[in-house]
Amino acid sequence: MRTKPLGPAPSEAVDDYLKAILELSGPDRQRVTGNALAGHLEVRAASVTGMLQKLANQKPSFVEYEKHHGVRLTERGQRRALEILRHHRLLERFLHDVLDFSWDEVHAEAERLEHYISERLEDRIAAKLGDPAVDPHGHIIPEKDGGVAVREEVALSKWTCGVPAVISSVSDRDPTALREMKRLGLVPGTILTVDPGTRNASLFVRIGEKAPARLSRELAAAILVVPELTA
Amino acid sequence: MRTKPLGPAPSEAVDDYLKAILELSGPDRQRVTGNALAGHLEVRAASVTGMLQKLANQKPSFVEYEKHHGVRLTERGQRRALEILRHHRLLERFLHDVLDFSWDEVHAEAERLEHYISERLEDRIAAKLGDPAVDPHGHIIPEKDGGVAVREEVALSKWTCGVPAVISSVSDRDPTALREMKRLGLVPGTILTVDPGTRNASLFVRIGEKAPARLSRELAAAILVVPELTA
DNA sequence: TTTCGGTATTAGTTAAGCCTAAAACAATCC
DNA sequence: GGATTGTTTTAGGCTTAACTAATACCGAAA
Repeated sequence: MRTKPLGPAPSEAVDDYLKAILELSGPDRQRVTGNALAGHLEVRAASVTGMLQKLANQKPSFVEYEKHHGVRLTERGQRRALEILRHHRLLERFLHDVLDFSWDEVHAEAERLEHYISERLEDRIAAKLGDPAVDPHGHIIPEKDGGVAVREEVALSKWTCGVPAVISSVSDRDPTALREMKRLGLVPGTILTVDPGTRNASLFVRIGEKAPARLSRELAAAILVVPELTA
Repeated sequence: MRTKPLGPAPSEAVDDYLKAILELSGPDRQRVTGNALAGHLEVRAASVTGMLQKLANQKPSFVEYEKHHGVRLTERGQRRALEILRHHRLLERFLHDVLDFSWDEVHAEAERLEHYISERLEDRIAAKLGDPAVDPHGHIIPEKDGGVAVREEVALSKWTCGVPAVISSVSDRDPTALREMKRLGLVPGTILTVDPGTRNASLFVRIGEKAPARLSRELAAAILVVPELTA
C-alpha cells in the first residue's frame, strides 16, 4: 500500500516520543498527559512540553496538542509510531528466528535498529519471515498499512484461579525476567491454571501435568493471558 | 579475540572521518593531509582540523595528529575503522545473500546500518554467512581481530591489452554503474582480456568466446583486476 | 634568503536538537 | 476562594559539528 512519504527521517528522540504516546494512549486512543510521558521517557515535564510543541507545530504535524490537555497522535504520527513498532517486532522475530538470538537479547538490539532500517529492508525481512503475525514475546506485529489486530489480554497476576488460560504475550523489557520465564516454560502459547489460595507475594501455576511452579507477583504481572478456547 | 572495549559508540561523523583516513592512507599507512580529508568528506578544511583535534585529544585517542603534518590512525582508531569496514562489508554480503538485495542496493543500506550493529549481531551475521572473505563487490572483509588480507589490484582502465585478467573487485558507490557492469557480465571472478588498439574514450573487453563488450574508460576505472593465474 | 602561494590553523559564529531549574500559570477539588 | 496538583513559560545550558574569515606556517622558486 502506498501512503504519503514521511519526509526526512525523524530523530531517535522523536520516534521515542511517538512510540510512548502510542503506548500510553492505549487501544482507545486517549489523550496522553505530559507527566505520563515524562515518567515513561524519564525526562522532565518541561522537556516534554517543548518536544510536544515542536511535534505539533511542524507541518505536517505528528501530534494534536492543546496546552493543559495532553496530546494525541495525528494520522501521520500514528503512522510513524506504528512503523517503528512494526520495525521493532519484525526485527525481534528476525533476530530470533534467522540469527539465533535468544529471546532475552532481541529487545535491546531491535530498540536501536528500529530507527535505521529502510522500508525496503523492512519489506525484505517481512518476506523472508513469511509475514509473521507476532514477535517472539507474543506481541502482535502491526501491518504495513497501519492495521493492528486487537486482543483482550489480562495480566496473569489478576487471572482467576482455576480457570485455564493461554499465555498470549510477555513483557520484553527485562532480560532476567525473560530467562526466568523460559526456564519455567512460561512462553506464549503455554496453557496453564493458577492455583487457588495464594494470597501472598508469590503465586503457583500449573502447566499440564507437571508440578506447580512458583513465581513472584512481579513476574506474573509481566505475563499476559487470554482465556483458553476449549471449543 | 578480546581487545579493549571502545567505550561509548563514536558518532556517525567520527566513524566517517576514521573510515576516510583509513581509506586515504592506503596500504602503507601514510599520513593523510587535512585537505585530502576535506575533499573526500566534502567539508571545509577548517572543519577537518577541528575534528582531528578532537579525535587526537580524547583519551584514549583515535588519531595521532601533528599540526601541519597530517594524521595517522592510532591502534585504537584503526581498530574502529576496520570494525566499521567489516560491518559494512558483512552487511552487504548479508543483505545480498540472505535478504535478496541486488548488488547495486546493498551499499546504501549498509552505509547507514554499519554504525548501529552490535558486536553480537556482527558475530551472528558472520556465523550465518560462514565467515565470508569478500563482499558482493569483491572487497575483502577485514577479520574480527583487525587482520586484512592484501591483494595487488590494478584498474582495468590501465591493464595491458591482450593479457588475461580476473576481476577482483568493483567500486560500489554508483548503482547505475553497478547495473551496467552486471549487464555486461563484469562481476568479480570474471576472466577477460582487453582488446588492443583502443586509444579513445571507450575500450573493448573480451569475455570468453562472446563478442567483445564496449565500455567507457570511466566504467573501466571502477573495475579492479588481478593477473589471471594460469598455473 | 626572501618572498610567494598553497595549505593549515585559529577564532569566533551558527544551527540543530535536546535537555534543565525555577517561576508563572491553569485546572480542579474541597 | 484557596490550596493542590499538574503544566507551561522562561531563560538558559550542553553537545556536536558544521561554517567564514583572518592568520600562520612551510616549502619551493627566484
